[in-house]
Amino acid sequence: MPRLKLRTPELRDHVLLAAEATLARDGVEGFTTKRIATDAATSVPAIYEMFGDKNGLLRELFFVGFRKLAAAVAAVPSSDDPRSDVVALARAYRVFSLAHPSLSKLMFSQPFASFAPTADDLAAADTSRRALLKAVRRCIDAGVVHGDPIDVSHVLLALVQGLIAQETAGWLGKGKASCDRRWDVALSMFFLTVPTAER
Amino acid sequence: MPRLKLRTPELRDHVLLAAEATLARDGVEGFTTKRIATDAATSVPAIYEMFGDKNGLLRELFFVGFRKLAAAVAAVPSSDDPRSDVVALARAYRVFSLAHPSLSKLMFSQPFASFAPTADDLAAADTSRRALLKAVRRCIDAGVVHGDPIDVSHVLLALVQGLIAQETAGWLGKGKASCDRRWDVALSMFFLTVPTAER
DNA sequence: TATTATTTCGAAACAGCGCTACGGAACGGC
DNA sequence: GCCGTTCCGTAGCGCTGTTTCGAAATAATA
Repeated sequence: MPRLKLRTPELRDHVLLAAEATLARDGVEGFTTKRIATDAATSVPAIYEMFGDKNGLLRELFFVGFRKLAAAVAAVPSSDDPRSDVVALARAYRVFSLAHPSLSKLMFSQPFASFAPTADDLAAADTSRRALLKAVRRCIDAGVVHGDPIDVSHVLLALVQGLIAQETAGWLGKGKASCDRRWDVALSMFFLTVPTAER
Repeated sequence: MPRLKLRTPELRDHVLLAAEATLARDGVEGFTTKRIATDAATSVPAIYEMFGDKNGLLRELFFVGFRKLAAAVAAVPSSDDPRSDVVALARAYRVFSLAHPSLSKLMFSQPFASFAPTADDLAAADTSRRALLKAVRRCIDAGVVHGDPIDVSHVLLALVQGLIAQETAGWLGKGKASCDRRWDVALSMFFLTVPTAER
């Protein structure tokens, strides 16, 4: 009897894509519900029906980001050298953050005052974190790194996150060369050997 | 002839203190000009006359934070062991960030969409960064760390910043013990020796 | 075909934000 | 008393996120 629904799961997906594009184009500041509704050729209340509130939309984008990151991490081949595997994984994180700066900021910094991921939300990061943990564990088994695998993974993640935050903010260095070099220095610190130029 | 001015430098300082308190009490989300004006027993336009706009106020708080950090860093005694000096400096950063979480977020993350410190603003961080650089240089001279001092300092700062971001977000560990351990693991990675329990 | 019942949709309104224009308050000199 | 100058804060603007509510749209009925 009623008119046919427009606010379908398909529209939801479409809005999510539009929101991602809006965030990438206009950044954190330009991420407004009205603009997203316009970009997605829908209305503001539609967004609120499908996502609850703005944080709900941000939370979905948070998940989208981690799914993309997980895909990028999964595409990293695992070799017989655990050291270079860790380096390759960190590089995947870095490439992702440079390709999706606003998204990675949403994931790793907390640029929206109203949105802080809950402990459950953080489980979304598990897939990529597990890959890191696995590589770290192999490094420890190989004697290239010492310590508790989980502790070391946390530290590696903090290091990567710190480098990403600095680089996306433009504080890591003036040129790409400086940034490259500092990433290499950072990663080489993970291994109990004198740094050698990666790549 | 005119009435006597209320919007004096003294009021400015008072507002700055009130703003710091408001930020510490209500966090990034509750940091509104109206609330600060109320807390400081003044009016909103007074804030705009004295600070230009909200970002001007945030910029001053940014400087306040770095002055506090510089004082904390300056209070760290320098010993004859450059390794323990780096550890002590990092610990000073951590203590500061735990004592002033919102302030350190303002300094190291960019929680306000509208405020991003310029390159000139970042010079405020130089005092504490130089202390780090000095200690790193002594580590390199002592052969405890290898690499270019500036590069290594950048990496150390990224590591510290990453750990701070994770810890203040509650992602570094569940208890204080886990966080302590991970800070120690992180710092021990700076030195080409097997980690030993700090403290 | 006209009516009705039911459901969905989006313009418009709400409070609260950053920011500012402007009318009146407060003073020293006459 | 008045005037002229300066300063102050109320009240308003345009913008957010969020919600309400009347209009629009459809299918069954008569």
